[in-house]
Amino acid sequence: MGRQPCCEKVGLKKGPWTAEEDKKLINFILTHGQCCWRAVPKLAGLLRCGKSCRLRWTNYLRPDLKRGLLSEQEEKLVIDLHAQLGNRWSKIASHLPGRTDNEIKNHWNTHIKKKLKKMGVDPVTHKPLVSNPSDPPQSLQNHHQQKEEQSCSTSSADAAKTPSADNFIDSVLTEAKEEEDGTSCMANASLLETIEVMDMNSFCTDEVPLIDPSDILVACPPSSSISSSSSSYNNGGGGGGGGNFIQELQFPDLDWSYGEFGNSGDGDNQHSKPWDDDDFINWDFLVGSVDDKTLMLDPHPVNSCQRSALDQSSWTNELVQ
DNA sequence: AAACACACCAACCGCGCTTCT
DNA sequence: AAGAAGCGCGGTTGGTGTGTT
Repeated sequence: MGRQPCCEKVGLKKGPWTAEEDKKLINFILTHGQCCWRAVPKLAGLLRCGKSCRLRWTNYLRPDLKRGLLSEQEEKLVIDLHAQLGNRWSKIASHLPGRTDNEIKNHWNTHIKKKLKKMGVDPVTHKPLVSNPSDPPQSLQNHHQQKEEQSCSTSSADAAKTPSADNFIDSVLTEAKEEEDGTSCMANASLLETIEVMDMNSFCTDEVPLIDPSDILVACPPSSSISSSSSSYNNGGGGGGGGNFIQELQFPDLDWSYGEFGNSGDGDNQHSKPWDDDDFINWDFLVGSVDDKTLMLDPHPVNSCQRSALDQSSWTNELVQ
C-alpha cells in the first residue's frame, strides 16, 4: 500500500530547532502531556511535523536525559549489548537510563567503532578483525588463551560459556584498560560486576514503575547560558553542565509515567527516578523565558495530565528563582 | 590569521510494525 | 481481511565546532 508522507511538507519548517520552538513544545507537553504526536504541532502552534516534534522531545528535550559522553561503564554495556542485540539501538538504549537510541547510535559510530577496530575487534561481529580468518594475529590468539587461563573470571556463568564474541570483547577491553591505566584484574572484575549490577537494575517497558510526582526534583540552570545561536544552544557545550547552579524544583504532576519517557517511545525506560539533578541543562531558556514572561504555563489544565497537586505560584516562583 | 580536515551530533528520511476502522 | 493512519526504529546527512597545517 502506498504511504503518505508523515505530514504535508508544504509550509513546514525543517532543520535545527530554535529556542522559541522548543519553548512551545515544552510548554505544550508540560501542560497537556504527550498525546497524539501528529496533533502536537498544530496544537502547540509549531510549523513542524509531529514526527519532528517527537524526535526533538525524545532525543533532546525530555527532562530525564543525561547529557555528555557515555561513561566507561555505559560504553562497556553498550558493547556487550550490541554483541547480543546488534544495531537495535532502542533496545540497547533501554538498558541505559537517560540515554537515547540516537545518542548511543552516534556514540557507537563515532567512538566505539573506532575503538574496537583499533583493538582489532570487528565492530559488527565482535570477533577478531583478521585479514585471513584462519590466521588471527598472535596477540588476538593470546587473548583467547589468556582468557581461558584467567583465574579471575567475572562470573561462573562466564566461565561456563564457550569462548564467544562477548568474552572476546571483554578480554580485549580488559587488556586495553590495563594497558591504559595499569588497573588490576581485580579492578576490572569489579568494573564488570558494576556493569552486571547495572544490567540487573535495568528493566524493560513492562516493569516501568509510576512515580509519585512529589518525588520529582528538577535542576534549574542559570539563564545566563542562553545562546542566541540555535546550534550552540542545542549542543550546550557537551552537557557537562549541572554543577553549582542546581536548584531543586518541584515538577508538576503531569501524567507522565516513566513509560512515556521511555526511550524512543517504546516506553522502555527504567529509571528509579525520572530526572537526575543534571537534567534540564538545556532548559535554561525556560527560566529565561519566565523571567521575560514569554513562557506562560497554563494554570488551568484541561485534563488529568496536568499538574494539580502543586501550587501554581510556588512552582512558578521556584522556576523564576 | 586563514584555510582546511576531521569529529561530533541533531535532525531528517524512509521503511516496517501496530492499531484502528 | 484489507486498507489507512500513526508511531517507532535504524540509517544517513548536513551543520557546526575544534584541531591542525
